[in-house]
Amino acid sequence: MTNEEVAGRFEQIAQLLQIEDANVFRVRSYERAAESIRGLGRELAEVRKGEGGLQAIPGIGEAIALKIEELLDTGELEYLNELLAKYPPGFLELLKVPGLGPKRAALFYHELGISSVDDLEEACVRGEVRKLKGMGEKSEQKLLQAIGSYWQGRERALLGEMLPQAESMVQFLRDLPEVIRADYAGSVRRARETVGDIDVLATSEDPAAVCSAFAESGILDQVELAGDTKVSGRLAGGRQVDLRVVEPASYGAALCYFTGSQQHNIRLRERGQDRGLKVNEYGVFREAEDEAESERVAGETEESVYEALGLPWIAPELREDRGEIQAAEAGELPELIEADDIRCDLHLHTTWSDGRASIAELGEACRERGYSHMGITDHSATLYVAGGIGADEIARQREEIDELNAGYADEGAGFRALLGTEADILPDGGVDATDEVLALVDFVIGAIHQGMSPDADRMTGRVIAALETGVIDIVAHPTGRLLLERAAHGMHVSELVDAAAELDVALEINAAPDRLDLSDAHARLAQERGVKLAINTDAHAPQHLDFMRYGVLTARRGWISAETVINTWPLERLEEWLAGRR
DNA sequence: GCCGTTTTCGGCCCGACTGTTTTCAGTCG
Repeated sequence: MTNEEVAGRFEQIAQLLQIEDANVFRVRSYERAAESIRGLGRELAEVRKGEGGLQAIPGIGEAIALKIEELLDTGELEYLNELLAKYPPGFLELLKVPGLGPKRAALFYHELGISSVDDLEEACVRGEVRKLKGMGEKSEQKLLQAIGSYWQGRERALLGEMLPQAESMVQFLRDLPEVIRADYAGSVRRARETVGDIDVLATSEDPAAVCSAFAESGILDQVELAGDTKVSGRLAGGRQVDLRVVEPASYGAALCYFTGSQQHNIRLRERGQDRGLKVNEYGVFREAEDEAESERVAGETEESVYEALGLPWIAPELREDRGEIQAAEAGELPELIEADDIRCDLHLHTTWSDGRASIAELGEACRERGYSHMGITDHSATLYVAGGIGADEIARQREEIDELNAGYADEGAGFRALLGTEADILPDGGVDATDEVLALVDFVIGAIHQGMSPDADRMTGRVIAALETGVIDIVAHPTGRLLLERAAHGMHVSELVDAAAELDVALEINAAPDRLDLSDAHARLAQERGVKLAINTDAHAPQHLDFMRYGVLTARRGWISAETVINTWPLERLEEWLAGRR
């Protein structure tokens, strides 16, 4: 059972407990445990065997540890089964309707026998819902609208789709004369791999003017609420957007608050409490006996908020309650990699296989992005569906690249192309690269495209066998996941990481927005164990080079520093490392 | 259910909005 699956079970328990009106702190414990497991990086089975066992994980105590063990051993959890048995299958689906929470879901079930979104829609249309206590005609209409957005689509969207939209909203706001500052917040700012909605924040002396300009801009397909300090609505496609405008003295506190994560905010507020300070979205306040005399000690900037709590500013990508506050307190926050640190992209496809641009065109595109080198890696021969190429064609590529490099040298471009190959890791653990090919290329990326299986033991063994041939320098998209589409194929990432550490192989953070593979948590584990990382876009066209930012953001979420990432090294150092591996 | 340089028991973040209320419950972030 994967960590993700275990986390999902605990989330279900949290939801069911809420429906049963259990103690809110008990609910929070399960939610926190789920988050903690998601951010773990290592498999639970491994942690269980390690020092301190499962209870070494923050937020996991005796009771939840026992439940994890039961899940790992049997694949089932009696406690959850009992909770689930009280409701019809699919009942929890109701909680995905925006604005509908556990209390009302329980009410609808007990009073009207509603057990699915379909049931609920029908009951609303028939006017049965308005008869319930605490409900009225208006809430019924609102529910119908909410069910509409539920049907409209997926719960979450890729960061790669949402970040550019958030940026253009912020640009629109910054261009307004009334706006002093504007930023996007929420999970977009924390750069989570998928996001549910977009939060935007601005500060102005005339908030109402900002709100009405935004509401009327046409950015939103549908405006649901347009007040003097808040606008919310939906993009075409149904994605929720919220704008809030606050006064300048509160801007930093509001940015912090709206950026989250919720768990991070809770930690900050607890920390404030310990110091006699109250933290909210308006600022940090010294608590006084008389409410009116409480004094604002911080709030204009995020830095001031953290400083008031005795902490340095913490990068948004780290704000997940994964130990960042303890690290900040100890002065041990990592120096995170930045976009400007990247000097090359080492996973690029051209028209030689399934890419849409020539080697020269990609070279131009890389130079435009300020890179000093690039690595061309077309698919290997056995991947015929993607136009894979063998030794003959790679030899011609070699000539093309040598010629290109001669040209770069002549014009003093300070740029060079390397030739690699994306060699398939075959079902038997072999690598699809002949000696002839190896003599032609500068480096090898190993990747699985065929024979994917959920069998983690087999898949892990296969990749490690491939690494032991000594041929592979970088492992591409190690788990094979496609976000919102396909789960990872089987892979014990922790074992792969250990093998990569021992054999000095780099693991890739594939920067394609639907991959981000390794994930943030896995990348963090790899760095902790001394493994080098590569951040590559896997570009099949020049504009895909811009995916690099998502790879860098994912790395930052994994606490990665520039030193760990081979794409930040000067070409000479990269070549030295590659030569050392031959 | 978790957690502890004041505690192994008694705490546990904070506020806004909405729709239904005569003072509040539910939901959200």
